[in-house]
Amino acid sequence: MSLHFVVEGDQQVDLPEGAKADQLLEYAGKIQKKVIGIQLDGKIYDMHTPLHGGGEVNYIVKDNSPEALHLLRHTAAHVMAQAVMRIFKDVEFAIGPTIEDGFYYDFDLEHTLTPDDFDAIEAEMKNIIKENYHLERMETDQDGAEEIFGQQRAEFKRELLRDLNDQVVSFYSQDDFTDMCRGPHLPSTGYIGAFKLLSVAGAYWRGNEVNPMLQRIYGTAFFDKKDLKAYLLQLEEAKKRDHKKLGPQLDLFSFQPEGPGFPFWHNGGSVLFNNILEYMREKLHDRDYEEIRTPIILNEQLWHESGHWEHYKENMYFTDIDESEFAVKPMNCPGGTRVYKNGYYSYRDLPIRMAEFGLVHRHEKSGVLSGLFRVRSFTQDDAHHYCTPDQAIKEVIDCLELLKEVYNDFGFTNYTFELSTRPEKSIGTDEQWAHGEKVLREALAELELPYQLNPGDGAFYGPKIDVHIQDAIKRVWQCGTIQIDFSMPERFDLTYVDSNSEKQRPVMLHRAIFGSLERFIGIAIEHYAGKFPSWLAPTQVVVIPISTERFGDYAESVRRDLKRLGIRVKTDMRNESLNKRIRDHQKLYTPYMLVVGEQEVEAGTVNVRRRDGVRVPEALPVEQFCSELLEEIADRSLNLTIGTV
RNA sequence: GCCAUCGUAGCUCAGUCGGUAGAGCGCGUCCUUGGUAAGGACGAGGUCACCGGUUCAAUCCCGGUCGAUGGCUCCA
Repeated sequence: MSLHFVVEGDQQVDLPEGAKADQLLEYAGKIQKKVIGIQLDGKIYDMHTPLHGGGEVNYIVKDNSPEALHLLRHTAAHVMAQAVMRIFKDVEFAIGPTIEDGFYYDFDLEHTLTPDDFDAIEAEMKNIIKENYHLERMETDQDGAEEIFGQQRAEFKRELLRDLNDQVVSFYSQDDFTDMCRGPHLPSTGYIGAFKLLSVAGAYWRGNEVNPMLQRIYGTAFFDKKDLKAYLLQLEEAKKRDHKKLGPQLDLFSFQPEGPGFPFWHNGGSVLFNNILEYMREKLHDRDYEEIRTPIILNEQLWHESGHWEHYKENMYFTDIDESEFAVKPMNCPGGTRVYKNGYYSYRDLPIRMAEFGLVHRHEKSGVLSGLFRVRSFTQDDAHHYCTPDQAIKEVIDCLELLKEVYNDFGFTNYTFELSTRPEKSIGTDEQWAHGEKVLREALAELELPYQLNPGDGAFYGPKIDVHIQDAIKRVWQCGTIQIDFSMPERFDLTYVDSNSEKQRPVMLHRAIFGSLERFIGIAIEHYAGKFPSWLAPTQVVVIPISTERFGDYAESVRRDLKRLGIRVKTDMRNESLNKRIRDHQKLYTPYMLVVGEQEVEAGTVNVRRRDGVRVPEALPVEQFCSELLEEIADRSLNLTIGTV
């Protein structure tokens, strides 16, 4: 039997069964030397793997395609493992896959690895690359694999082997290093052009905390040195945007030892927080929401009723009041339903959209805390829609539209939707779930929003849509969520009366757009790299007199004028040179600096310098500057507009 | 919670192979009043995270606690 291939769309090639991709090399023409593997009907094969079916063939060449980098980094992981083996003899290997931007390998090793070991490991890796070992692939079965393991310590590999059942087991070797591995790999180690080890970390075997902890080394690799350099530079850039750094630097917030995971908002951060709240309240007003506020501490009984005590106790804080037990709320919904239950509703009253900026507390394990991204107390921009089953689609559509609008207003123009359906462990009837999933699906279809399906990933109480936004440096964050809840209306016996005066269950929709205000602000800090649009900037304007002695009074009067109009403005009267004061405010990313000297005092103008270095050529009358800035702020413009032609 | 690393002035970091510490920035005072990214001089600031152990002597060595960072697990 022979295999038939269509190479790069035109060449027809026949090869015997079990042929390898390297036999297709001669048809590659001038890229032949760059070929490191093939895609056969979209699946990646290296040069070492016997092929058992024909199909469409495309060459994978040494470039930065995901397929090429996958081959490269997988082999880089093996090279690293071999280097570790050469240096520390008593090592046992677990797994070493590629990841988004690189690779890792997990080891069980007596010696505790630290970054200080990297030099030695990298040096050994360089040797292995230079020695340019060919990779050999060997296929066998369970017994054959056992034979290869022989007397080696290979408990992890043996465990993986058992899960392979009767499939073919493959091993890859280079020099004296052999690893049970599915592949694919580079033709030889010499193809690795540039690599770097990045960090060490503990990692549970198979990601399960009951399993032993292994030592993991993360690294990355490229074909070309300059690509590695660019990547490392990008890491540096991301570091500069780190909100954990920028936050204290720009005096936005801090964490104190007395409150691990509980953010302290300084004035600057409060300005961000309050502006975002104000913005959101406008949106809520436009869309006919009501706003409620419910207590932070409520009787524990409520949490038994809601099911949180049963499912979420580990993450809750408890306290006593007058010998009764109370809990600090980890979610707003149970409290919110009290407000609903306090009324009596007819179908004519629905839908009811109840928003709440609720401060919730959740006990998070100490090791997971991370700046504003993961905290123990945060404010959800929560809302609950109570509606009839027929109204549900419209409500979901409305939420989706609002989500899009809000993200766009902040400059997050790339977002993706995920639809999660019924998990195995769940409550509610089949009809409820079918209806719920249909509602979400149809709402997405109505707005022509593409989405990814996550079967079985819904909450136990209902299906949901999750929304991910992409920031300025292409990182993705989960923020928004729209969930249908079959649990609460039942548990709390929520009702409305229909046109026949009969009691009915409302559909309850649960939605958040920012998710957590704290986290969203963290994301925004990194997205803007601290350079907030003027409507958000803690200080919008700073007035700098050229000479504090001669023009300080004028600067102060300009400040008062702006302040009266609601502009967040400061003067810099420090006894420092003009250059020095400009530099300092530049570093604080203050949107506008107004430099005033003799000419400005005489003409009643201000000389405008923007933080992006643009200098408005003509000094502007104070009133003109104010009206232009107020317009920019009112528009919530993402860009600085004054001085832009 | 687990693994690893770290904790020295408000900030960024040196340093001490055990004899109680230093720089730059910032801050204060003075000189300088400067036209668009660091003018100059002087000065004040630290129980070297906290608790315990070893030692004649601990910021340094050892143990513990707390906090931070990078991961794992979990999650907004």
